Amino acid sequence: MVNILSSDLDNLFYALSDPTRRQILKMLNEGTHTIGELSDPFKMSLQAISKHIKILESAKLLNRKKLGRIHECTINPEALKIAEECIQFYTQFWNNQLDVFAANLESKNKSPKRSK
Amino acid sequence: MVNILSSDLDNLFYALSDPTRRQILKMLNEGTHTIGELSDPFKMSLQAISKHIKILESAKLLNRKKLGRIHECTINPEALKIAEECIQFYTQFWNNQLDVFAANLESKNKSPKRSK
DNA sequence: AAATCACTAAACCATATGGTTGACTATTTC
DNA sequence: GAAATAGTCAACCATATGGTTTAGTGATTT
Repeated sequence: MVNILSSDLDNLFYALSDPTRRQILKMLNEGTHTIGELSDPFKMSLQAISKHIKILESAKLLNRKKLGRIHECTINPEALKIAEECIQFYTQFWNNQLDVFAANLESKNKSPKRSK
Repeated sequence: MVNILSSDLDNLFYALSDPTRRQILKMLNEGTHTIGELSDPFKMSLQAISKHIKILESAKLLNRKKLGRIHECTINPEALKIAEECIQFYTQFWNNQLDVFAANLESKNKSPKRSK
């Protein structure tokens, strides 16, 4: 992990914690969409989706390009990569623990320490 | 991704969206800790940390083992793996898009289509 | 048995969230 | 230029969140 603000991670994971927002990301994976297109599959109002999109945008998971009156939305894989790396930081550490554990077991079996 | 409930992902990402909870996970990476130990570095009350730990527990990021009056907490890397896979699902799709794009470019250069 | 320790439970509070509706702005179409 | 379209903004509401404090439970120590 490079130099990522904790508050960036807050926003990132928070944005990912809502099923509507994850669904929007899924749609964006299949290509660019407008706000209207993104709101179509949902029962809730376009205004509600607009809010979700703003949250994704502020988490930098989504980019918006205004073309006249329509807004073209695309996914930003960079932000996803940051979230992934953050998680890997934890699992990697844990894997190291496993290695240390295994190494300890091995060395104990080979030459058990007696004191200190 | 196997068969993960959307609500599980909600809880997972939500649990990861708080800096206190991520800090707790960091501590657990260095080994088992009790609730008291985990609460020590923070300015907030032990009760507040207890709540955070419950959230991590319900997200299955943390396991608790009661030994007498103390609770030993450990990290559960399985849950982290699920979150990681979920994110990879999005980036992977996006990478495929890149591949398709590159392939299109290539085929266009080699033998430009005229119609259909 | 009394006191202490490690922790949970519950009540409370301010603020944030996820949704609604109605009004507004700017672009496009007729 | 009037109407329709694509979207935002703002006010509002019920509920969730993150913290506090006080009280309670069960294990350990003295």
